[in-house]
Amino acid sequence: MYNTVNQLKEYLINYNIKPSTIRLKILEYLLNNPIHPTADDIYKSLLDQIPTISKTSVYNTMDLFADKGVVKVISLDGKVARYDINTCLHGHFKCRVCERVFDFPFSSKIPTPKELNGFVINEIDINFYGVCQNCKKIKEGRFSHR
Amino acid sequence: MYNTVNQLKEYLINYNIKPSTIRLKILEYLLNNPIHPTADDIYKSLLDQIPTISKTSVYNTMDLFADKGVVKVISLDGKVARYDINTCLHGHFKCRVCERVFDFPFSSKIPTPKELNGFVINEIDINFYGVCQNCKKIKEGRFSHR
DNA sequence: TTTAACTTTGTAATAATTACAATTTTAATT
DNA sequence: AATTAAAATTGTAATTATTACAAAGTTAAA
Repeated sequence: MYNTVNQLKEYLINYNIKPSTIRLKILEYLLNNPIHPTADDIYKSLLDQIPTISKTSVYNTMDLFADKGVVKVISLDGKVARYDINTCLHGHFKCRVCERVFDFPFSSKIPTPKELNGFVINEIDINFYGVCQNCKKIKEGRFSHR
Repeated sequence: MYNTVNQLKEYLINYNIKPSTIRLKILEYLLNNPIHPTADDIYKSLLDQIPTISKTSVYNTMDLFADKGVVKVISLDGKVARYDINTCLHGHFKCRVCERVFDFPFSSKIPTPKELNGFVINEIDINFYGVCQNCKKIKEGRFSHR
């Protein structure tokens, strides 16, 4: 847990971002809630602590964070943008039942397909969709007593 | 090229879809323009031939096509939905300069990460982002004379 | 303590998509 | 061919995420 303000400040400074109240609060939220939140999730969660916060500020901050590399923007199913504080290469699994997003690692030595020879690859997104273990169990349970 | 109406009709019937004028025209467009078009692309392209076509009809048709498996819905960069008539497993590369989308194959024997043991995987999206060969060349040319 | 730069906010605009009712078309049945 | 029910198509309005932008507030340096 990153609880001290100084730790959070340093985190931002390392990314060349001036620490402001909102930025620190959003960063704290992201670090303590690595659930790939949407802008709306972040906005709603901070409303208690910062009653004057606006959604535009959340978007501004997230754009800045994305530009500076603090977060990676992910989009699953083409829906709302989600923000991932874990910017290392990893895959995402989205459960189509509970809508939760899970991380999983994958070998970073993906061979470049020869079809992309001469292309510059800046970013790789690997997204799986299906039913998570938990929802699968619940579903099975629902019908097992027939 | 799938030009005969009968070929197109059969194509839809194989997917359990009643062939209507719009559906045939959209299918024809998709088959002859495998450029991962958006709903708007489709709409604009058919306006000449079917001046009464509505965007809602395009969305309806594409939803039906997606449900029945005629197309796969892809979304790159979390932007507009695009429709891919090639439903076999393959990856997408989106050029951040010209915005074009390229296909590439990848080994279908992706090992399931152990983190997803017990999960049901229904769908896999592999998306790369960067600069395509063509745009790279253009960019290099622009500065090479300095 | 003034000033300039930056941050935050609020409102309005945009764009993709969906909801839904009304109309049109199609196909089956008399 | 006329009737009718089902299906397809259309148009309009609503919704939602996001962006644009100007106004207000804050911060930090001079």
